[in-house]
Amino acid sequence: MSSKSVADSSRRTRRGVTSVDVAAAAGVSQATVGRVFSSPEKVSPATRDKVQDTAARLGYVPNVIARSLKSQRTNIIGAVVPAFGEYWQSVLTEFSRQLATKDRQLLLFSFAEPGDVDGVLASVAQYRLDGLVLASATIGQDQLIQMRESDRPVVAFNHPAATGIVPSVSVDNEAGMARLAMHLINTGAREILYVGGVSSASTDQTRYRGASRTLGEHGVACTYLEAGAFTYEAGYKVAQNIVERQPSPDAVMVSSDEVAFGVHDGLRAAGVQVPDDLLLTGFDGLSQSAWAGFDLTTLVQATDVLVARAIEILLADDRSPASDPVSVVVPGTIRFGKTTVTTP
Amino acid sequence: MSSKSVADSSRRTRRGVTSVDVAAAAGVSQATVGRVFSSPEKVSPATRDKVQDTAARLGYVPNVIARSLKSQRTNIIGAVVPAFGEYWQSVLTEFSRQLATKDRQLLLFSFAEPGDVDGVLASVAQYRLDGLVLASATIGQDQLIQMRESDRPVVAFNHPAATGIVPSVSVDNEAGMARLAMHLINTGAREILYVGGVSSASTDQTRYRGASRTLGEHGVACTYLEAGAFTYEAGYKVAQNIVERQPSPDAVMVSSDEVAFGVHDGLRAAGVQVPDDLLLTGFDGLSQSAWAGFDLTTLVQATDVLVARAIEILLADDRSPASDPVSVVVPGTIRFGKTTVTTP
DNA sequence: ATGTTCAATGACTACGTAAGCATTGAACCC
DNA sequence: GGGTTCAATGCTTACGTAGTCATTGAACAT
Repeated sequence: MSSKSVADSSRRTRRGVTSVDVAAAAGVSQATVGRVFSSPEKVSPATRDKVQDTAARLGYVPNVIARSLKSQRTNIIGAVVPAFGEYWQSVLTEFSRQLATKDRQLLLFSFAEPGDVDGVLASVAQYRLDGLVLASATIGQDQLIQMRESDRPVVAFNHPAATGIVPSVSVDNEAGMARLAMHLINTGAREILYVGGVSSASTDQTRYRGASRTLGEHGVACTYLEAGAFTYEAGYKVAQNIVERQPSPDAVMVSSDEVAFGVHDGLRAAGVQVPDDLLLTGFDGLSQSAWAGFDLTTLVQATDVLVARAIEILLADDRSPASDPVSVVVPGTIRFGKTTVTTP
Repeated sequence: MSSKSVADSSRRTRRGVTSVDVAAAAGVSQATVGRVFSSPEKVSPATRDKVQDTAARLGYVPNVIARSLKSQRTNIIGAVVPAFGEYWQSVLTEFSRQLATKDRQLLLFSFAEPGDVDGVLASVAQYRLDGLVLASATIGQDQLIQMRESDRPVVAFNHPAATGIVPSVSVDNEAGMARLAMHLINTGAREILYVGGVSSASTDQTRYRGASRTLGEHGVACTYLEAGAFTYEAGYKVAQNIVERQPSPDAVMVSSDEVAFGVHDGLRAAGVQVPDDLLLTGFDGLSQSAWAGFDLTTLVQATDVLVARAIEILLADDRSPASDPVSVVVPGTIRFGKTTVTTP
């Protein structure tokens, strides 16, 4: 009358072989099975082998959910990232790649509209993540402050306005744009236009400050023009505006590569030659900026370094709320392309 | 002698307010607190308000980990995706965006080398995910079979070789490439070269078949050339090879847009004019393919539709192992750019 | 031989929630 | 008015693991 052991084991295989099952089959306690998988050095080689064999035979896989509940650690890092944009996609990819080498996974929380961030953060809170990356330059001060209160490690990625509120990692936006500005001045540009993406983004503000301050110090004015989005299309459209401008500018500095690509193509469509009629610079150093079609002069962010530093901060787990939040600033590198000239 | 309630509550706020804490503070049972958050209609409005107020005051946030352990559902979908490539980044973004609207999150498992897939899948198994997307055309048959045995919903995304083994969603790779081939024939191309990315990718094989079959039916030969990777650089490099080829081709069909971009720029660098000297087609319909600099003739995948269908399959939860796995094929659309001509 | 030490293992419980079942009490029916 | 019904709520347990503590027994020292 007893159910066939074969049927039973197949049912077991079908869903949820637990450490208890393995323990029973191997003739040891559940605790020992657990040890084999979490701290094998505490188990004698003989038992270890026996348990591992049994586990493999039954198809046992440790349940991370249960482990997380018990240990209060998930081994998962969350990332709050805008749903669009080449730059964020590349950052995300880099995070995922680097975390994988540290046996951490990346849980994605993307949002399409800045207004969605509140909802996303509420959702984030439910997961007891080991850390959280805030990768958006439009997250508000109040939301950052709220995040600081959380007991989980947080790091703001390339969000200058977050400095001092939560730990942050950024490229040196201001200095980078300042150096691009110097480059333009050195090559003789005197009428310079700045094209921003979204003026509320803190990166946009900081980069513009880098440009306008440096240009101002050299007596060059720098008008700010907002594309309205960090997209190719926005850049393409704003190019028309640039062409019609009087006095016509010598150079256009763009807040981001993706927008700069659009400006580049939009200018060409309008018959403006880069760099003959107009110099053009970008920012970010996206892989496409090096493509022959653009070969854009831009500030290259060492994304891998930025990401590595961000991960360090998250995993350091320095739960020392007393000290000021760390703020890492990584310098960028100018890559000189053919959208500017090197000899004045 | 009792500890100050203030101190106690602050400690509570610091880490881990549970439904039990809320229950005690609100003077109800833990079960009622749980109901307020999972099935509020089962609780009287008065109690509901009381509990919600108390929860807000204490800063209670339901613990998804515990919920998952109990309910056996995580609300998380896993995605196994190559770490590199514009195409996969865009697919990933689309998944994340669509899942967010369904209150699901995306857990990323990226891998850099095809050989890493085994390790990744082992890691995946530990999470009791509600579903898994296999988004890579290089996952092997044995691994797919292994996944089929899993009790969790799985869907292969754009991996033709997975058809019949696990549920899958693909663009119509073969028909799409066939139509591009017809387009080239119609415009008079007679010496056609096919540039693949990685020949072991099942999309690569299927697309090549679409091209070679159609061309063959019209008496046109189609040599296969492997770029070696699905990257811009690989395409750029292979362009040199194309240029030196004898007899020199009229047209080049490329397996993917990203490689096509490289071929495009590589050809231009070598002094070959597209489309005057040579016609060029891509595949995927990446957003960059529409950029003015390329304006590539390509097959546009309706990524949003593909992703939507994949999510449907995952969430349908048709645990009917008897029937054959579904296989959805979504047609693509040719976008005619300036890398080919429309009048023969 | 007896005590000491320590590696190996087992028993037990907590992690935070949800679902099943039991209980209460008010509204309702004849 | 006593029985029936049902909404509202409480009690209890299970989810699968890991850490704490207790127990065992072998190796070793005295």
